Amino acid sequence: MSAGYSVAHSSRASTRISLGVLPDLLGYHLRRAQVAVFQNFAEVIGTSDLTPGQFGVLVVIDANPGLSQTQLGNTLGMDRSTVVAMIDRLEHRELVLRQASPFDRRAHALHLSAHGKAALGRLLASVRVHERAITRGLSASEQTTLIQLLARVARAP
Amino acid sequence: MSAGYSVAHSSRASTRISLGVLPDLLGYHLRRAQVAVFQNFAEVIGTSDLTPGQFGVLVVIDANPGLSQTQLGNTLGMDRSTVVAMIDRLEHRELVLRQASPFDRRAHALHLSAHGKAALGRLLASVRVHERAITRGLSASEQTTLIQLLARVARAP
DNA sequence: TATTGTTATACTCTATAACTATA
DNA sequence: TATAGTTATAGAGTATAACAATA
Repeated sequence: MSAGYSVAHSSRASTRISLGVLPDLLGYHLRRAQVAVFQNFAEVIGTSDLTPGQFGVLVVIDANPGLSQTQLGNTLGMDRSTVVAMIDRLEHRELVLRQASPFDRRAHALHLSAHGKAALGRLLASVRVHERAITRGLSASEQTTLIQLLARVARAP
Repeated sequence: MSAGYSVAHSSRASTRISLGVLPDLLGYHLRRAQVAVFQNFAEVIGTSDLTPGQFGVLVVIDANPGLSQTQLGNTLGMDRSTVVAMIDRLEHRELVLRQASPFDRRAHALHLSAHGKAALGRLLASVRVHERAITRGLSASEQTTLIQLLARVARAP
């Protein structure tokens, strides 16, 4: 695999560390970009305030008031049990309400609380700042290209 | 925010669910692509076998035998305590060895075991299959473009 | 029989703070 | 004083399996 020669002959920070095959792999760059974006999200939005995943849940509930947990999970690619934990947290923070579904007595109809709607309004402004930060350095057409290529990767499997 | 009309007037799977503003956000597409790539990795490599993050650790240790945990963390953007947990798992599975550093008695020199090297060899072959799967549908130049754009997003902050 | 939500359980990743042993 | 690794702790995200209520 490797040549077998240790490059770590010193603990100095200046020691060059090789990434091996990683820079050739799309998966690696995806993860690094994801980490950078997540960190910027936390800086702009406030790390303890909300995660990107929770923001996405609020957006989808706002756009589809009354949808069920199963519908939400299918839309965002989350398991049912994951949705339960997710909504539990947002309900404890009084951003989301579980109401009785008028169509199916097994299901919950999800809605944003007034507090949740106000929070989402503030979040959307912050998210726009966040998006500008992570795409600064990319032209408008490069942003479009990147999003389209990512969407094709997400659909691929 | 939303018009306030519920779209979930039925629990039928055919109900159209809106993603709201999400399709306009780079962060959203990044997350969806990441999830798809992670799932394909698990399918090709075997979900319980190794995660993409653990694979990356093996690659970097192989490329830099004897490096310290701190160097590893800096290279892959992980906290020191995260590295401890990561190496604990790989050490329990006898893929990675913690040896005494000849330069610093506080530090551990990380090496792959013989078993770890053999496992990495097999993994690299599977990862090539995985990469072909997630980039199928993209031309060679599109793959290059995507990686370069992601690298710029990762460096941006 | 199948589906919705739930609980119990478990694992990975992540990080902060405080500790120890070294430097 | 500062650094390397560790521990304790915590929380998010993820998932599987089994269950009750309902369809």
